[in-house]
Amino acid sequence: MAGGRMYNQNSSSGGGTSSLSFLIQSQKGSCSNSQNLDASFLSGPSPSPFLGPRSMVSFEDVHLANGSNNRPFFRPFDRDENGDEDFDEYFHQPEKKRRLTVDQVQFLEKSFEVENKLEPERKIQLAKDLGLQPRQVAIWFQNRRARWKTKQLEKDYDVLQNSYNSLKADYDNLFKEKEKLKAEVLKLTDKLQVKEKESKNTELPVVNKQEPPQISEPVADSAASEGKVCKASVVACKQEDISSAKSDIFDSDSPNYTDGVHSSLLETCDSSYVFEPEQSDLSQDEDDSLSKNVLLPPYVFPKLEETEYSDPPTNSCNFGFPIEDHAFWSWSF
DNA sequence: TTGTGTTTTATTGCCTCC
DNA sequence: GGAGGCAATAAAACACAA
Repeated sequence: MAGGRMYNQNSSSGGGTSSLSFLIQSQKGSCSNSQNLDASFLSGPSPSPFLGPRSMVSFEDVHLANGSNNRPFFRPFDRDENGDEDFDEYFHQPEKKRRLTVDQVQFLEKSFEVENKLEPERKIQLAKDLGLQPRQVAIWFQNRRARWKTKQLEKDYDVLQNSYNSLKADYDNLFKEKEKLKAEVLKLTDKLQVKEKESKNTELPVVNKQEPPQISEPVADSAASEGKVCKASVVACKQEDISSAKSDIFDSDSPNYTDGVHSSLLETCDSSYVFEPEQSDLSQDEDDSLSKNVLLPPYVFPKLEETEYSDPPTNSCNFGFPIEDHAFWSWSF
């Protein structure tokens, strides 16, 4: 026994006849439907509403408590059918587990709905009304709470599952959209590179006329040129507010979005702006302009190698979204 | 009828609270 | 230290297919 606790003292095996009090009989009718049950439940505890049609077994304490008017019920056996022999057999065998009647269970359920905890007074009253031991009522409530908890966990699980499914659907949609936009960016990058190659030889003299002679640094090779184009794009995007860039660049409704190509990109990637100024022209101005987030003419952009922005490993030119992309890439379940 | 899975009733041991 | 709650579990009762 746990902690000296003694349970079911009346049901010890062997001749506990004195500890058991059988109220056998059979009362026909009464409380056979839920309406009666409701009325019984709502109308108060006593006298016992349960005058079940079947034979009943009660325990001594219940019997004593109920008196002759209360007819507690248990469902055990039918003496009318089985006769005295069965009765004796039942009477002398160790007490078996007996299920509560439907009416008892319904009454307990109603009570449970009202309050799933059982105060001592309520327990006694319920036991009285149902013709059960208080301990049985307590056990029933305990088991009922366990079942309720299990069901509640299942419900919670379903809610979480739905929430997860919803979030995952959102994530999948966003991921697809991101992939689509990445593909678009790559496509545009290729376009720009081709355009750059074409313009390298043809437009160079014109550009030289516009620029101060000392910064007419020739574009040496295509690889370097491509790098500059991309870097220029990165810087151009850097000049804009991050949030603005995020929502605006790929927004076809945006005023900067023309013909499927963001105008800021086109502007920035224009071949006339690919030339870097001399190192001496950068110095203080570049830091100031960057820190103030002021959009400067591209030809005063700093050397991009010195900036905090770096291309992601998988893409040498992604138009200035490396940081956010990293965040996105790390966003996974 | 029987084997098997599920539900219900009850026990046990541990824990917390007063 | 006792009362009561809870988790884990046993075991009886029940449902049901084969």
